[in-house]
Formats: sequence, structure tokens, C-alpha cells
Amino acid sequence: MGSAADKPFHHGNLRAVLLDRAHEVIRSGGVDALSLRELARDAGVSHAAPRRHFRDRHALVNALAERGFELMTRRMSDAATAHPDHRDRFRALAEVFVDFAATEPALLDLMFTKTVDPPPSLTEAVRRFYEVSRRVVLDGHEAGVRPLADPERTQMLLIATLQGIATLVGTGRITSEEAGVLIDDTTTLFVGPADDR
Amino acid sequence: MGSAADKPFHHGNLRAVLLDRAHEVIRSGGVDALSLRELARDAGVSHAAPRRHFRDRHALVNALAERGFELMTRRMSDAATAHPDHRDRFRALAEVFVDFAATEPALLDLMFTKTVDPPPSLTEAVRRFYEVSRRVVLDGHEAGVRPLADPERTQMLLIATLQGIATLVGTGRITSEEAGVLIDDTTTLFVGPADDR
DNA sequence: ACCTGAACACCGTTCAAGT
DNA sequence: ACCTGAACACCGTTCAAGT
Repeated sequence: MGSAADKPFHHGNLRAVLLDRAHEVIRSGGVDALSLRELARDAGVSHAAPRRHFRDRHALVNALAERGFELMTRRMSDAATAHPDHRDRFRALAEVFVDFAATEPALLDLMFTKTVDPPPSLTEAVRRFYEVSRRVVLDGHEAGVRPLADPERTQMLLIATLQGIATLVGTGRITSEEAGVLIDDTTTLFVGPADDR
Repeated sequence: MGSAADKPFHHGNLRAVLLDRAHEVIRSGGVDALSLRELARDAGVSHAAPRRHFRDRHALVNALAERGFELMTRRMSDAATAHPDHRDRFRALAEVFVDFAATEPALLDLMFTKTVDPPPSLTEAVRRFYEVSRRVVLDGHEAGVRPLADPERTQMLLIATLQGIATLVGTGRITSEEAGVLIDDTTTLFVGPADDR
């Protein structure tokens, strides 16, 4: 009696409620399972209420993509600060990407699909996301790890490679174990052969 | 008078008609623009007629993905046979991938998204697609081009990298020109530095 | 501001029936 | 075999109206 779920009104946090629920829905049923009307029903509001917070379906999808980039950026930052050694740091970054693909395949898919009317906040989130790997690659370059002459290009190629591996995992074409092997190889190519002391 | 479009019946080629039209639709409007009912209207048949050829929407999408893989496999094979030199061949292969992303972004997206109930024919098309790059990498390995010890792993990483670059192009995050630069870098990493004679 | 309720124009999917 | 036409249960989106 009197639980939060009974309250028919959301005092400005309806947006967060809808977004949380949308995240759950795509996690268990993919993007196709997403329905604005169902989200509204789950939140206990009329089907027209979400329109105050998301102009249309694209806006909701963009908001989810933004959340995805923020999530991954945070995990990558944490991984980067946790490992002082460049090689370890590089590997940790790659592992975050692949783990994300394995646990959030639908969200990853959203993040790397053509966006319709992306809001500035999404563009900013994407920029911050790129910035983490950029920092790591530039630091490596400073320390003499230079697989290519231009570190900016190295970083772009690295992002492409990691996204490619992640997609193979997310679509189920390779297993997480096989992805681990590919991360080893990526590290070999971008950082150099491991010391087998 | 008496043009093919007037005929209300398709003698077994309705499937091909629907698929061609579906390809056009996603090329100009993305996957979201795809509607079975609209496809049926365009073909001049009832909205229930497509069901004979595609059990549901997923079946149509899978058929499109299959067509995409066949298209790309053919272009890659042509590119591979056109260039005897390994480096040229490698580059041509990468260029096919990126060109495909630029001209068929929606189709590429379908091909690298989690499939629902993929038919054996799609699985086979994917296998044949991988086989082309596998052949090229194995030939290179034979000839002494060995960026990694295991050519099978080299091939998988190459596919991931090319798909990653293609996705960046398809989503509009980099231009085709920037992709060309990344192909240069990919070639450097996988084949070695170019002779600057 | 924020939400409701009715309305509009679509969907995918199913199924008995036609030829 | 292949297709039709009606029916069902949904959608996204819009908009006047309520508090």
C-alpha cells in the first residue's frame, strides 16, 4: 500500500523512468521490442505522456545511444586509470569494449547505427567516448609505442578494430573466448609482441 | 497498354520482385522504411501474398542480408582476381568493403546485426563471404606476409577491422576519404610498410 | 508544465475461402 | 500452388482538453 508504483504521476522524472525501462526492454528483446505505448503503460501514464520527453521514437533511440556511450566511456576511463602500464591499459580498454558487446548487444547496435536527427548531447557523448582511447593512444605514442606514424590515425583505426571485434561478438559470429584471442592479436599489432621473458 | 506492371499475377517470381523492391526501399529510406504491406501494394498483390515467400518480416530481412553478402562476395572475388600482386589485392579487398558501406549503408547494417532465425542459406552466404578474405590472407601467409603467427586469426582480425572502418563510414562518422587513409594504415599493419622506392 | 483521451492512419499476422 | 479479403491486435503521432 502506497508503494511508488501506485503513484500515477511522475514529478519530472518520467523521462528517467521511461529510459530505464527502455534499456531493460532492448536488453532482453532487442530494439525491435521497443514500443513507446508499452513503455507508457509500464510507467502507468497515458500513451501520449512520453511525448513531453521524447518527441518521437528516434528521440528515444538517440537517448538510449547516448546512455550507451556514457556507460562505455565511464567503464573505459575506470579501466584506463586502473592500469598504469601501457600494455595492460591498452588490453583493458579492448576488454571493456568486448565485454560491453557481450552484455549489451542491443545497446551497442544502437550506438553504431546511423542516427536520425542526433541531438548535440549525443554528438558530445560520442566525442567524449573517442577521447578516452585517444588519450591512451597519444600517451603510448609519447612513450614510443608507434605502430603508425600518426597517432590520431592509429586511434581511429583502433576504434574501428575494437568496434569490429565487438560486432562479431554481439552478433554471435564469434564467442567471447575467440574475441579474447583477437584482443591478444590486436595488442600485438598496436603495441608490439609481448615480452615472453 | 499491356505492360508487365498491369499483370496482377506473378508466376513464381513474386519473391524476386518483392526482394528487388525491398532493396530499393532500404537504400533510400533505411530499414525502418521497410513495410511488407507497402511492398505488396507496389507489386500489385494483396497484403497477404508475400507470406507465401517470406514467413514474416524477419525472413525478408534475412533474405536481404543474404543478398548483401552475395553482392559483396562477388565484388571481392572480382577485385581479388583483378590484382595479382598481394599488396594491391589486399587494398582492393578493403576498398570493396568501404565502397559497399558508402553506397549500401542500410544493407551493410542488416548484414552485421544480430539475425533472428537465420536460414541455412544465409549462414552459407556468410561462410562464402569469409572465404574470400581467408583465401587472400592465406596466400599472403604462404608468400611470407605474416603480421601474426596464425593466418586464421589474421583473417578474422582483418574482417573485424574492415567491418569497423565500414561502419564508421556507413554511420557518417568519417568520410570516404578518411576511410581511404585508414585503409592505407590497415595495409601497413597487415602487409607491411609500402616500398617508397 | 504535464498529462489525458479520443482519433487517424498505418502496421504484422492469421485464416477461411477462392481459382 | 498461389493469391484474396476480412479480421485482430497492435503501432506512432497528433491535438483539443483538462488540472
